[in-house]
Amino acid sequence: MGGAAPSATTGGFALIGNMVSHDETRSEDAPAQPPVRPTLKTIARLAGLGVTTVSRALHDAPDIGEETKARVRRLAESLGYQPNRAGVRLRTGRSHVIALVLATEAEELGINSQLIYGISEALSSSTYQLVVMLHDPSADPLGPVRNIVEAGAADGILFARIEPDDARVRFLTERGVPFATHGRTSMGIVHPYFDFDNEAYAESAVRRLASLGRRRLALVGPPPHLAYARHMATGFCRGISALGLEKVSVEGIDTDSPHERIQAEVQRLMQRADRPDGIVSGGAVAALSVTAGAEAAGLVLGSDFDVVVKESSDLFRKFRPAIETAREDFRAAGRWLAQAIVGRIEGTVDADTHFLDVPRIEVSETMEERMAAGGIR
Amino acid sequence: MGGAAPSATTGGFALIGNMVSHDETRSEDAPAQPPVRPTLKTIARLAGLGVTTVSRALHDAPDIGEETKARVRRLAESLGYQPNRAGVRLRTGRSHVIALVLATEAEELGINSQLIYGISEALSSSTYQLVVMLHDPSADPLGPVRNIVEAGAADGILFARIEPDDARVRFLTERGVPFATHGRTSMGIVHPYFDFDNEAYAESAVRRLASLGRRRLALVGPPPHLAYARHMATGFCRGISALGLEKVSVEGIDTDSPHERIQAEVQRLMQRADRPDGIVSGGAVAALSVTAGAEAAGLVLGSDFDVVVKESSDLFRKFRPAIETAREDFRAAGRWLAQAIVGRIEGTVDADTHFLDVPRIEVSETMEERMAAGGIR
DNA sequence: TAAGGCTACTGTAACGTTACAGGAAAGAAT
DNA sequence: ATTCTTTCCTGTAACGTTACAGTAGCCTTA
Repeated sequence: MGGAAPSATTGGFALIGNMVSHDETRSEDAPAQPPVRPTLKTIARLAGLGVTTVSRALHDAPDIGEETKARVRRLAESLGYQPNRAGVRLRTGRSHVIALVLATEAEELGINSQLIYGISEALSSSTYQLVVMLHDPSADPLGPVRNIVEAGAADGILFARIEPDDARVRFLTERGVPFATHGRTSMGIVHPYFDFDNEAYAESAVRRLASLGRRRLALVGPPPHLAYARHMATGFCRGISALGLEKVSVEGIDTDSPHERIQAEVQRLMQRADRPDGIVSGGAVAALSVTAGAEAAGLVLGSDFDVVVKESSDLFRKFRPAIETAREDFRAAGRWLAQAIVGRIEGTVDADTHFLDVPRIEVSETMEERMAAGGIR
Repeated sequence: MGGAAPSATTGGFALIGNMVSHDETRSEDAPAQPPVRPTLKTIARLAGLGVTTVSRALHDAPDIGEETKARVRRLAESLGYQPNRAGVRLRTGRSHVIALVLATEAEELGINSQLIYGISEALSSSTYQLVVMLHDPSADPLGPVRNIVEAGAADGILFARIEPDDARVRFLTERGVPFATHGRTSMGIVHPYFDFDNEAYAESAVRRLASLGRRRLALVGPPPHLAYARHMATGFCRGISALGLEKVSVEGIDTDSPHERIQAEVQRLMQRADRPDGIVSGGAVAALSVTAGAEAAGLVLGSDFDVVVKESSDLFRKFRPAIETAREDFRAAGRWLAQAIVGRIEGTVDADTHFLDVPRIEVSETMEERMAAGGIR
């Protein structure tokens, strides 16, 4: 592990001295009595049965008597028996682990927490555990995915930030390892995925801006190497042509660009004669930078221009109600993905399961008021 | 697993039909050739050595010849040998798992992602894996912590949202299970922790507001059951009395309260004759609600009142530069905690290791400009 | 009465690893 | 020539689980 580690004595940071003089706070009665965990053997001994019988009883096998099963179950319950994961894993080769591989790149305001909450929530009633790993996509494109497969570290893998032609999807399909993704490729490989319909989002965002009287629109989309960048661009262009609007191109920035870059580019754009009067943003953080840029150009949100954004928290409602939002629920996505991957592992879900989340632009209160008060500008 | 699961055929959601007609995209050549993972036995056979020797060679045991070690290592390397976690775990009783227990409560803008990134980052070069579990604190206060211990699911446990008298800290100390926390109790039990100095934060926030000419201050602190609520209150009061300022009490809300509640309470407060002119917020999301409430009362940020906030992202710099911030780095906290818990497990770090993160209020550009332009109002 | 077929249970082996108790070979000391 | 040391390696057993091949006892069926 790199970086400064807590040292054995006081640590390399600005550490504070001992607060208590004793080494252990309470250690007078028992030095260490690790309460031995019950195993199948424990139960077998107590029930006067063979270990195999106990195992099969707990698995509700058909060749064990009903009364015996009940007795074994009661005993296991009262002892607080929990199967030893290592034993099961060693014997069956199944780890009961789901790996979530996260990119280390700039993150959109806690979407990964939400994803993790959803996955954990769905897994909490199962025997599966969630392990989280970091992936630096600038290094090996396969990254931890290859490692997980080669080390047999998980029964199934989840990941996001899918590319149109994704090396991980190809690799895992070849290896026959169960996986599910947030986002979809354009490779034609069948696998479970959850995706937000970014094409529909962008198109309805355009329609929304048009209904506000906006005619010249720009898109700040996701990084172009990601699959959903295309979807969003497609929807955006479709909306533009369907409504006969004008498209203003934005160059060199995406929703992952640093604040300063986005702000500067938008400011430059907004100072042009043919400046856009409506902007569709692919992400919440970028929308802030966009707004800051437009305001730096002397324009007023809701009067000189409008912004529609896709967000996962309800942050904008709190402080920028004039920005219209489409909500993407990452917690629900996490739940779905967890169930899909477990289903794939256990063979109860088809490979072609997928879910396309339909976006709905939420009209903000302020906007409602605006329209009630004065109609569309 | 509760909730709607992806069904075996097409799923219970708004699913879309098959995109590809074939069952598997490529399965013409080999039906399934799971490339058998090498074990110690594989290496032993190839090297003409005993399994024990290979194991000891890879562990760099002193009683193995240097040349043999080198040979074994080369062989292991070339085969891509990775020790089987289940075998190791079964034999040694060590899971090489660190559990992170997260509360399901309202989260401050992705701090848990940052924590997870930090932990994963630090663990990525070790043999430890991070598993994440959810904890509903309204249910069993011990929650998954007890489960982890009873199931032997992890070698060490990390958690946050510490209470002054924390049942989990007591339980784990009694059981002798290694753990480390983000936040500290007031129980006098010695254990590793990382904490942000919220007392110092609140005091310097007060000083900052005073230097802006603010005289009547209010605190919107964390939920009172959490340990750091006391720290923050202490620092706040200390600052107030040291500078001879006035304290305006805020009733019934904390940083976890819903937006509407905070906004309404702050609005009410700001309409009183003895309204505060400076507010210290314990969290970024709450600060938005606070500002919204004050603005709803017709007041102007930076002119009628100022806000100082503790945040973990640099969100405020992007859209509310007039709000002063102290940065709390959760990713660094995660790194520290990971190293501390591994150190505890392996016995290389003392139980009293801890780190108190010193807060620094970052003076925003706008504020600098404000002061350069007109001095303190 | 014997053969066949159930029902309900059991022992053995193996998954991959490491602790432990050895032990052979070679050199050093007596 | 014998004993002791040191060096380097090995076999066995065990962790907890489950697949598999059995088996004892009993009840049918011919």
